[in-house]
Amino acid sequence: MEEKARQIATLLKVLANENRLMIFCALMKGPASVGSLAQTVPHITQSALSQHLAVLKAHAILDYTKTGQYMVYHIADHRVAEIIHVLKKYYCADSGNE
Amino acid sequence: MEEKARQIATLLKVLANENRLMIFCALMKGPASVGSLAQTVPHITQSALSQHLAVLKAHAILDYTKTGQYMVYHIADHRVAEIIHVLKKYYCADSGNE
DNA sequence: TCAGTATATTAGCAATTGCTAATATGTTTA
DNA sequence: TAAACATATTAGCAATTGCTAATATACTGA
Repeated sequence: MEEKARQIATLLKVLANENRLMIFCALMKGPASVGSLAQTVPHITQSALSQHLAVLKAHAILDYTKTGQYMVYHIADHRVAEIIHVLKKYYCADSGNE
Repeated sequence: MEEKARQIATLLKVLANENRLMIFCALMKGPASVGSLAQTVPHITQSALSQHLAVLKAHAILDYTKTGQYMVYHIADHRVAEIIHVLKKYYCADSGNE
């Protein structure tokens, strides 16, 4: 039980960041390049975005395919998508995309 | 959307701690005094436990009733219980209470 | 091959977290 | 009322996090 708690806490630590949440939510609508994510996530620098993507990738939550000079990221762990879905259900007023 | 992300990130930060997760999971089986939680959560000091309970209470995730010299904590936000339930479903081998 | 674009990486810093040790507060019982 | 118990609070520290600024790497088209 201790080990499971540690594992889940590790996952939650990765998700417990405003910018990473917005990145992940953006990708729930479909794969996207870093550049397009930069326009979706408000007020984020190129460096910060790249670092967040690296963290999510390191935890196998995201993955990417490289096409030309673009890195197209997509969701790799659909359990996380389900968890975010539940969170949105409970904590976002269920009226569209605010 | 930014505001909602901030709000959810704040919640996840509270949950993203091994000891707080174990405290919360223990309380999913029913209310418990601080002393009994101290025996359930492995290797936790009295002070650390009390501080974790204060954090969970401050975020209205837990609440307590004081009976005599005992503080009996219980879950106050059942949305969180549902989220933990989903996490357990996905990340704990579904074979009992490990 | 050079300039421009897209992305990653690194160093370093300020803020936050989680702990321990010590102490305080409130309750019970003898 | 004193001692013991149950819990909270505080200070202070080490570790972690998230950022910016700078730089590096890799691809593209002229």
